[in-house]
Amino acid sequence: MTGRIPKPTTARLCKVYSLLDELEKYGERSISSHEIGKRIGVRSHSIRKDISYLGEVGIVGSGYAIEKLKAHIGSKLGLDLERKACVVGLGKLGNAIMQNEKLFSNNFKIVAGFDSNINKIETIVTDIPVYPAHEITEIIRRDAIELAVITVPGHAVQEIVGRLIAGGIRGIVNFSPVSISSSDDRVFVSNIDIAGEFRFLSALFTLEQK
Amino acid sequence: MTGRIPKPTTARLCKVYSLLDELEKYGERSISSHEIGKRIGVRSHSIRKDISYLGEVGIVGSGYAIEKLKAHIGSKLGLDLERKACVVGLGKLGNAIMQNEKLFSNNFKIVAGFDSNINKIETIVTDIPVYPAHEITEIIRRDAIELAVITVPGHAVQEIVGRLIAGGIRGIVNFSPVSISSSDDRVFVSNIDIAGEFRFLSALFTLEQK
DNA sequence: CAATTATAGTGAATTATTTCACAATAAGTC
DNA sequence: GACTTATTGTGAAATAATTCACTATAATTG
Repeated sequence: MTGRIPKPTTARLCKVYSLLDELEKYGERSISSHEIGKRIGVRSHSIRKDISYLGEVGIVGSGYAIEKLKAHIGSKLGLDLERKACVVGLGKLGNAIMQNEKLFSNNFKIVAGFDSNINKIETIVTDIPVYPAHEITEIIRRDAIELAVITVPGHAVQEIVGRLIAGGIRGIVNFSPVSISSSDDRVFVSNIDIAGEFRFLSALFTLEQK
Repeated sequence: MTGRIPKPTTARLCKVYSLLDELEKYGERSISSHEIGKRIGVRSHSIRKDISYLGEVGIVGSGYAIEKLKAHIGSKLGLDLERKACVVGLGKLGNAIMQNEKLFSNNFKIVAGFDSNINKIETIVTDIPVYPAHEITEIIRRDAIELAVITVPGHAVQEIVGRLIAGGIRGIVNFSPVSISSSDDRVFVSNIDIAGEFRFLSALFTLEQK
């Protein structure tokens, strides 16, 4: 089966991809829908349905070949390319994120850091080139950077987003406390906010929602 | 209208709560469903429907009183209490998170840090008490800590989660690259994974899903 | 090699969620 | 104070997503 892929399916398939990436490292060769479901916390029906949106790829009675399934999901969803990314806001948090390669798997490469404080830029010790914030648009365009992590204070977010979009960014992960939504159809945003996550978890256990 | 609250509604109401919290700081007094929707990126219909699950609270023709709506959402979803939280794994990322109060709004208070490396614990300069990881269960229980942020390496996650649950934790925000799902019905987990977010954003712009 | 077990794929049924349309009411305007 | 505009709340309709039930096929077992 093929056709429009529901968004929740896209989200789950990304998780499946991450799982397969992990399993491959441990030398695993094949896996069933049941096992995938157990690992990412959903029923096996959903997994099979999700995968079926991409066409047939499994072996009835036998499961999925990990390498093949990963390649399949990767090519359909565009996850098989190495993409360039940057970090904007080099306080403690931004710095920790920028310099922690493990956070980015090996699909994403941090090729730039930005901060509005020139002095801070000079004191940062890293192999990754760092630039003043006013050069964001120029560098994003020059280096064809597709993704950004933002860790700037709330009041600075809007302007930074404007510069990123002007440079042609495609995706933004926003860690600042002010949530943003994209005005540009080509740009996707994910807001990550620890207080917000804590609130959601608190609400779930308050309501006891499974 | 009242009854079971859909999960997506719970999630949006948490965002609305965050927004109201922010607006209150700037001295705003009232807001319409239309404006709320614009700010958090959904239609006004959804906002009104979501709020209606909590009962009537707005003024027809006039909008919502911010203080009242916030109190209403807060009490229904359990967001109006100050809850205690901890950070497990005090590498650069964990340390940056632990010491960044702004990330936790004023609803959540970090009252402990944990790391398995005793030497590291001794070098950390902070007012927050830090403990060795083997004391997790004991301290969680003693201090009635409800929420945790995990930033430990993938291989250590499972054991840490076991200790947190043994201590009676209610919610976990997991930044490690290995995603976890809770085996205990009373414990809720949110996995945050930057590579995963980047993958999802990449998939969205590859598929051009709005 | 027959019987059993494990498993993918999928149309149909079910359930969940979102969107719509509109009545009712408050505020603002001239 | 009549008229216009802004706004909430909600039942009903529409849409979306999940779950189910079953067929077909591969692997395994005795």
